[in-house]
Amino acid sequence: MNGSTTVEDYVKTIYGHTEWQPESITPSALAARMGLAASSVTEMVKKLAASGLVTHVPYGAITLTDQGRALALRMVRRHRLIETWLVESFGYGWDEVHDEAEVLEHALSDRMLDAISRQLGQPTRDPHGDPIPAADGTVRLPDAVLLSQASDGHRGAVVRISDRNPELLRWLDEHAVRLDAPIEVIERRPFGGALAVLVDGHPLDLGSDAAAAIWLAA
Amino acid sequence: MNGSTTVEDYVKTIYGHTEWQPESITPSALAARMGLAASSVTEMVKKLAASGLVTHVPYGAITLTDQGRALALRMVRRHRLIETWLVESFGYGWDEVHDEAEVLEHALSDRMLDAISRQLGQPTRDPHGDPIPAADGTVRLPDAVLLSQASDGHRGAVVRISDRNPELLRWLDEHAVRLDAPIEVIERRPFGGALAVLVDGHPLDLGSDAAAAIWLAA
DNA sequence: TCCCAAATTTCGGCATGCCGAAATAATACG
DNA sequence: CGTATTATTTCGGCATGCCGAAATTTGGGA
Ligand SMILES: [Mn+2]
Ligand SMILES: [Mn+2]
Ligand SMILES: [Mn+2]
Ligand SMILES: [Mn+2]
Repeated sequence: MNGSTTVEDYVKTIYGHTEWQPESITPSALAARMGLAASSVTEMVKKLAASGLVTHVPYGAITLTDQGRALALRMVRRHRLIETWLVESFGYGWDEVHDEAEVLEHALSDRMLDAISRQLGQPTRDPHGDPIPAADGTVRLPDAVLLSQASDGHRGAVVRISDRNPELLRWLDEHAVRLDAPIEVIERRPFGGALAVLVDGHPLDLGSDAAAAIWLAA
Repeated sequence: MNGSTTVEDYVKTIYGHTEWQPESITPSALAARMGLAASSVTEMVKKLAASGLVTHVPYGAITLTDQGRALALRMVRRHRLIETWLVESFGYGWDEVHDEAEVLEHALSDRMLDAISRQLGQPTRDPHGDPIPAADGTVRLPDAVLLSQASDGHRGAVVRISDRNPELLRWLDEHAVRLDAPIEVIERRPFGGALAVLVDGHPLDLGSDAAAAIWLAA
């Protein structure tokens, strides 16, 4: 049926692609994100479609059905709650939680998840600012601008930082770029150069990778 | 190599068979314990032997090697620590922890396990009285007598109760048969009849299944 | 000692997921 | 518009684990 660890990771990855800029994902992009061969993705997508979790016309993009989206949100909730838990209750750094959550999201029972959520006071965002879907599957994305696309002079608190690159997370943390830190865009250097910003009033130069990982309040 | 979830459960089950009455396990007994066909066990045992976790001569019994025993103890430690954690930190009943632990034992990282053990004060026995092996693989089994084999007049505290049957655990709990409760054997009724005991001074009749699940301090 | 029942192993098969190579479809561009 | 590149799918294969049926081994009783 549905619900294997593998299926859970597929729908979660598909959802993740559309969360911040909604456009359905292609098989090759999905394969790249999951670190799998394209042929593996083709086959699994066929099964996901057969069990009603995605729609997919051959050679076309992949889109979650309502059912698929519901499963994805369930997994995203699990993942982010667990990340939060690891930071709050086990002293993990925000750069250390992802891999552990990737495993535990498939293993904890609903009962434990509920207990954890309660113990943490029903948090609504994870250590990286990602919104934690409610148990009923509702999510509210903060109004956010990607720092790399913010205009000069834009001011706003950091509302989200991509958790994709742990090294970047460590570097940002060392330079006081954390959730809720106020940032002002000073100057955008041309030709893909650094972005000059003020973090909490202190000047900092951010490379394009860093700037593409940070969202500011709109 | 070694270390898949499946392999972990096999060595744990083999170890479990020998913990309280050391005699190596036969393929059919192992199959029965694991709920698998005998043919499946034959094949897996061959792989376990090939990777040095058990010794096995064809048509003979199965014995853990030192390496297999080390892995088993690692898993048993995980299982029992997790059961303890579920009771202490998540309000589970002692009859509710086994299945959840059976999954989590394969999923939690060593780092989390260490943190949990520290949070619980490095416990040395689980909710059923089973000893929790230390991180270095040492275990100390309490001196215990199976209640069904204790002689009339024997007195001793409950040091262990088998966690195999959750219904039995609930029944025992309702009748105040808990860890450390003092028990005195009054009378052994003949022909496999009930065993009359005093629990904390109160009379109670135990059937043979119950009596075979309870260990008293020797 | 011989034979039989029970235990064990072997064998072919199935399910899940993955891969690389080959085939095919879509698209881009000259 | 035709072709060349790129994306996608198909196909055969592999690894892990499981099963039932058939074959084999063992140990006990006659
Ligand atoms: Mn995962
Ligand atoms: Mn996160
Ligand atoms: Mn248990
Ligand atoms: Mn298990």
